[in-house]
Amino acid sequence: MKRNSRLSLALHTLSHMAGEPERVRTSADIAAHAGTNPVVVRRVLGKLRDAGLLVSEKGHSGGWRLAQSPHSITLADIYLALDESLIASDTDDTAPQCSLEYALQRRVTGVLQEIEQSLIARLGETSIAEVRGSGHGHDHPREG
Amino acid sequence: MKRNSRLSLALHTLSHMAGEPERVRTSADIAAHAGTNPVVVRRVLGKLRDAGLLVSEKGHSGGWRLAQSPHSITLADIYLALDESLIASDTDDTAPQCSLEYALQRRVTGVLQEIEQSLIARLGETSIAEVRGSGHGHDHPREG
DNA sequence: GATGAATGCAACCGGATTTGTTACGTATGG
DNA sequence: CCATACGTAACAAATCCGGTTGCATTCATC
Repeated sequence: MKRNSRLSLALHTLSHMAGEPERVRTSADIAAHAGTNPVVVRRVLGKLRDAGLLVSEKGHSGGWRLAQSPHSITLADIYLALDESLIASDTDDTAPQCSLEYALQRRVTGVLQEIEQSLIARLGETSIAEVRGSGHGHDHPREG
Repeated sequence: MKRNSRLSLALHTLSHMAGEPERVRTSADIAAHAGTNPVVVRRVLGKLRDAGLLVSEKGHSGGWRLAQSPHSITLADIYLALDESLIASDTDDTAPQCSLEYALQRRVTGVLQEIEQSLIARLGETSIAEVRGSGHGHDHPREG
């Protein structure tokens, strides 16, 4: 595995859970399916739980379960829950001397943020139910 | 600086060069403007040169210059030149046992690749001339 | 031709990030 | 009571990344 394994793991797991939304799965079970460690699973899924996408129950016969309908959970929800800004990185800490340079830097930052917003909007067009299902989802027939 | 400083550096530098496309700049000069090291600049800009976006000239009075019109260089060109897949990461090296699991994994990979393609398409809508100029560029007036 | 200035490139260092792992606390149901 | 499963902290190994140094190469200029 390389980078972005968190996003991949989260998407994979949620898509899997979309098949049987009622079923409760343990982190050990999920980890075995994903080929990783239960603690890693709990780390990633914990963020999804904090975002309201999952529900975790402790104790005997506990585990993880979808907190929403698979149709209402989009890739944007996952992306925002994991809180990784892939495009826009820093809000600039080193202020350049020249004001023109500063203006350009702000513009670059703004463009990058717009790109990130476009990415999030695109991610919002696909639900985990669509990932699990047949279509890839972004050609959603709105008003046909 | 954090992640994506390469993309940020490349975008910043090219947008800056879009102002005076004829002017030849040294990596030391660019590094001073970007607040980094000349070697780092050469590393990043070298990829842009390999992609045909820049021209570098060695020797006395050498340096870097745009190889194309600022209007023809888009953010997608930069992104592809740097060769960092932000979304889709690995093409799966651990094959799962269950075939259903395998099918799901392939589907997740496919969705991620589609998302990446959408990102690239979005990046292709903005040129470095537009970044340097006033507008943020993605609301390009096509017909009307 | 000698010299200075610039890129090209390889090697290395230190810090940050990420994943994997162990260990322990806590809650919960049987 | 106790087995089970989450929650979390701590640590290790690997990777990545920016920064730095050094040296070879190329080219304009003297």
